[in-house]
Amino acid sequence: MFLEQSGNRIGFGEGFKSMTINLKQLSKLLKLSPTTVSRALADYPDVSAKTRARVKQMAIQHGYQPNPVARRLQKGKTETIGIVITPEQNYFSDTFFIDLLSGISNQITRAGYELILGVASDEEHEMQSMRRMVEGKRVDGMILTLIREQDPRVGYLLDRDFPFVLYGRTRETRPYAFVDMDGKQAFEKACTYLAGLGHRRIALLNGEPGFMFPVGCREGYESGLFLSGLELDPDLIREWKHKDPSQSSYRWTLELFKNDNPPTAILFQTEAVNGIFKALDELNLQPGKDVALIGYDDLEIARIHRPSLSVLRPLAREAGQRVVNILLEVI
Amino acid sequence: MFLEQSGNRIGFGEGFKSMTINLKQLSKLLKLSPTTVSRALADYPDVSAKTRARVKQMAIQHGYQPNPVARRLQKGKTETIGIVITPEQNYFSDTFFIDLLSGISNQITRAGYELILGVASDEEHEMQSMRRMVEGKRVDGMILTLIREQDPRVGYLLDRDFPFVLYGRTRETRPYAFVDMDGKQAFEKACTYLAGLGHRRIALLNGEPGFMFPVGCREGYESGLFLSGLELDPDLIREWKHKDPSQSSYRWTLELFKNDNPPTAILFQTEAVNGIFKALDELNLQPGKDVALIGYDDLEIARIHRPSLSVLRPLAREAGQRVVNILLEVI
DNA sequence: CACTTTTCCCAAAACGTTTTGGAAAAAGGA
DNA sequence: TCCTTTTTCCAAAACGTTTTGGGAAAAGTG
Repeated sequence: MFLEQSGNRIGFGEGFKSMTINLKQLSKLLKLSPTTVSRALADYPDVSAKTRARVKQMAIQHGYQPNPVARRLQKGKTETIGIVITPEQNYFSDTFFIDLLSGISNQITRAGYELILGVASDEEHEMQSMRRMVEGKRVDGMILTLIREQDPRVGYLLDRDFPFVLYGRTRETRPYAFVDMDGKQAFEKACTYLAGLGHRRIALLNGEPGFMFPVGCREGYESGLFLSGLELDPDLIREWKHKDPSQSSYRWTLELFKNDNPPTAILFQTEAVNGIFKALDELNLQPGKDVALIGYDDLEIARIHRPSLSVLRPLAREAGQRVVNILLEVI
Repeated sequence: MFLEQSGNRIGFGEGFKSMTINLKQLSKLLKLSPTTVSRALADYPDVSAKTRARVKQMAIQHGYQPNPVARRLQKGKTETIGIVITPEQNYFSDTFFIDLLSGISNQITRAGYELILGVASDEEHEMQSMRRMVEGKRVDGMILTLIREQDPRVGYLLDRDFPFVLYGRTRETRPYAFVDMDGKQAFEKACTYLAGLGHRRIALLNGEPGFMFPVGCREGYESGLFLSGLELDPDLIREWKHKDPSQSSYRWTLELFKNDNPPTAILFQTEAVNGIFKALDELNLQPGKDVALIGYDDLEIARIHRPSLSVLRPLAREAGQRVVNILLEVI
């Protein structure tokens, strides 16, 4: 199954050791005290412009970089941020999450911080991994994603006054920092847009509540209907299951069209896309023609195979950056 | 687009400060020296069983955990491993990569290490992110994925004798540590299996060389043909482009069936699955019936929508664990 | 010139561990 | 009893920074 090799490494003995320079060594080279060198590099005003220049030049020349571990110890900060992800969800089924992660990572690097990652297979390990980071003093702050409506992680962090930011929202009365996609606005917009095209039967294939996002989507949907003077028909709202979005959305789509007065348009989130298309295919309905479709998320699949699908693209990278900015602000 | 809140946090003033205990404080509590406490916790033989027990009990009671930053400084190790991933590739288009990451993360945690993550948008940033980790003394070792046939990262790390492991392989004469999927064995097996079913025209829709994996796949394919007494027909081998696997595999599949003597089976990797199915659909060929299909990788999509597809499932999590074990060995 | 202020530098302490090199106390052996 | 060995502990140094609290020299000021 695997090929592997642990690589018989050839030692270089000594002589290759100190590729890397020390503050003390650098200061000796400059005939200055470590203090002055440190302060010169940090642009303190109490070191003359001349020596500051000399120090910086020498630092560059020798490729000096302060040892982050030592700095962290002295500063009492880890300069590190933690995130725990879980494969359980199809977070990785499209490019959205990796883009979010990309935005987070880049912004963190820009701030001179580090991002440490945990992968947890279920809720319990999720909590466990987070506690290790928090209680083990391994991070200055946490980023939480895939927030549930009732989420013990948030209470845990609030209780010990530990800095964190949510990507998403939860039910919690105390104030906390978050960034969230405005699902309400997006679905409201999509809904009025469809109504503007003349659609009168607009269905919503929503995620189950339990996460907050679908709640907003539904609000937007209802508000969109209202703004367009359409009535809400409960028969046009269905919820796919988190356990198996494809299957459940497939079945619900079939169901929707058993209706005497079937929908002419469907609003949904990413996860349902495959199920919907499969169902429409079976029903011999042409997406984009017989039924208008608007999905939420940046689907790679959509771009290639589903030209008939409109997508609302969240700005994943930007969201990631905002998450980090807010967290740093909190810290 | 976004909703956000930076969370007006309520300060607790003082009094909430020291949730966390120190080695010195703990030793004071025990009326022992920090030395002894440290050694007791580390199970040194020169501390009596009785005091060791006493120390451990008190440590647990007060939830003492040694500050990792201080430990790292003293030990001269970061206890941290770095990985740089890139969204450019469809690494995240199925569950494989997240499973790999999961295996890596868990094994790293088990070893008491940390995993720090970089996300790079292209090769240049990939290198840059890695250099930051290596030259900034932020990690003890690197894990590299998505290895190219010519990969500057490997030379870079070998040159400075820095510990690393590849998930994949590259062209490099010096020895290095790696874990790789045995594409050769998999494709050989798949090929002889198909031949055993009576197939005589077996096509290979391979990745372009440039990465090592397709090279092994091709070897396995050729060897499988040979073992089954079949002749190699260059017309049955096509390569999809990394830039756009779906499109290129779609076109090549159509091409394959323009052949006077079209294939009755196709071997391929994950990335080509959508293109192939689209093409077969257009040609009105039924997958699994008119054409046998064997793909390599653990496709979520395959499980749900493509019952007609056989898949060779790599053990992603286990691979991740092996990667870490080997790296730790190297370190 | 005598005084104050500003400029420029540095020694020492601190961050929280682990490791080194003993030393005191207890136990064993004659 | 006296000497040796073993057991059990600890003070001090070290890891590489940054911060604190000056202090000496240079520059202003009267």
